[in-house]
Amino acid sequence: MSLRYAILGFLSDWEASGYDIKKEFDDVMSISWHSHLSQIYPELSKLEKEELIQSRFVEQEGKPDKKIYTITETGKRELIQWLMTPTEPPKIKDVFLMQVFFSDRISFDEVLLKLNLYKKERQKRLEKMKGIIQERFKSIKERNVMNARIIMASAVLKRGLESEVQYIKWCDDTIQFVQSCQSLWDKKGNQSYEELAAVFDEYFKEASALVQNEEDKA
Amino acid sequence: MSLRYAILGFLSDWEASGYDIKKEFDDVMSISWHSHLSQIYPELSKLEKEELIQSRFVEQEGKPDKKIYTITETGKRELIQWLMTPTEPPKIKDVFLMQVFFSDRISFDEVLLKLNLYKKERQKRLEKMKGIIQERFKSIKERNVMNARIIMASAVLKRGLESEVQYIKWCDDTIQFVQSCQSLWDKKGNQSYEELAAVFDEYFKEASALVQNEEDKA
DNA sequence: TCCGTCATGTAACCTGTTACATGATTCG
DNA sequence: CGAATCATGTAACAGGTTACATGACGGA
Repeated sequence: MSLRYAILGFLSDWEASGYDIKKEFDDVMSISWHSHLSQIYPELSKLEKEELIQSRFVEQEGKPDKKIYTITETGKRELIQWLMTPTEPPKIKDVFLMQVFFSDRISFDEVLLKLNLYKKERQKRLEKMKGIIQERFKSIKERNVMNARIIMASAVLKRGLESEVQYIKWCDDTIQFVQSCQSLWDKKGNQSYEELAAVFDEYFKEASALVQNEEDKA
Repeated sequence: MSLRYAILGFLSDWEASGYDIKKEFDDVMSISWHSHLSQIYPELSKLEKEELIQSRFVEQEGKPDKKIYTITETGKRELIQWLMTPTEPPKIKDVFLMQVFFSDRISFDEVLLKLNLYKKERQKRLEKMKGIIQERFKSIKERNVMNARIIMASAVLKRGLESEVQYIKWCDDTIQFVQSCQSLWDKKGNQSYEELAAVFDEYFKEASALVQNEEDKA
């Protein structure tokens, strides 16, 4: 149900082909949404049938012809309607976190390897994101324009940037934490809580402070 | 493909019925995974057919009978195999962020309302999460046990806690940011970048510092 | 010559959600 | 007396991924 609004939202600002929309999904929009061409094309047809968008063919030289879509007044109304309906936070599905959850079943070295590898993947994505953001900012400064869309897009970009940085920080902290708990993998079976209480407290220190800050404000 | 491993992972530590698994998905596991009963039951049947798990009926008094599942050796091997395969960060799908992205189409007041409402939803979830974590910790301290599973589950819980707190903080910062940019909704159309450069820099100050820290370490 | 980009689509498959169906017990 | 909890499932539908199909152009 959200893909249609991603398309309508995008077309509320620029006219575009399915291929163009896909590129945007892989670029700036990638922080909030993505989709495959095989899903975008049928959705565009559906939206046109419902008269929320219109299309026209554009012939090109040296390139295949393209089908350019524009949003209709009905489409704009539908988009605004949706923008004003509240959203609930999405239920989490994080495969990596799930693997971490069950990582008592694999060796100590394997766990550390896993955390380090994933951290690298996140760093790669952070780099890509930084590239996207820098390009955007450069273009804004060069054209010296500012409008509400740029503001809101920037807010989304900031969120994307932060969440990558913070996930990486969690990886670092957790690598440290696991390293302090090696004994639990060596001698299989249980130890007492007290033996590791200090390590535990250290790991949760920052999180507790964050929660406390949150409570002080309220 | 991940649901099966969520089930295997859970059964690698405790035997349980489909109903029990669902409860865990709604509780501690909710930070990394969730599922509906209508998906869990067929998956359990499939896993049993593949001989990764086994079942037995348990009659209960005053309650319906239940079907208790236990993991097999083949199941354990399959789980470990999966735990050792690397995961890529999931592609983002955040409906709320998408709505924020297109919020130049709705009024200034509507945007602020939206951000505040969503912040409240996130706060609700944070409260629920804090409840889960506190209960867990109480039980750990009381039983005075510590093992690798507890360590890894704690790492996941920490991640869940942090990401909620940080999302809430982003809401706060963004509410402030948008408030400083009201003029962009009042006089429709474009302004120059320079007029709002200071506001922009302020909003991104912290994020830039985070990125810088990240780079200093590397 | 082969790969990447531009450009549009269909088909099969897998995953996930909502609705339906049943039925006992316990708590407010 | 009705709602929530315990307990297990099926069916229909919606959403998303992978594979397949076609074809021109430009650069390595």
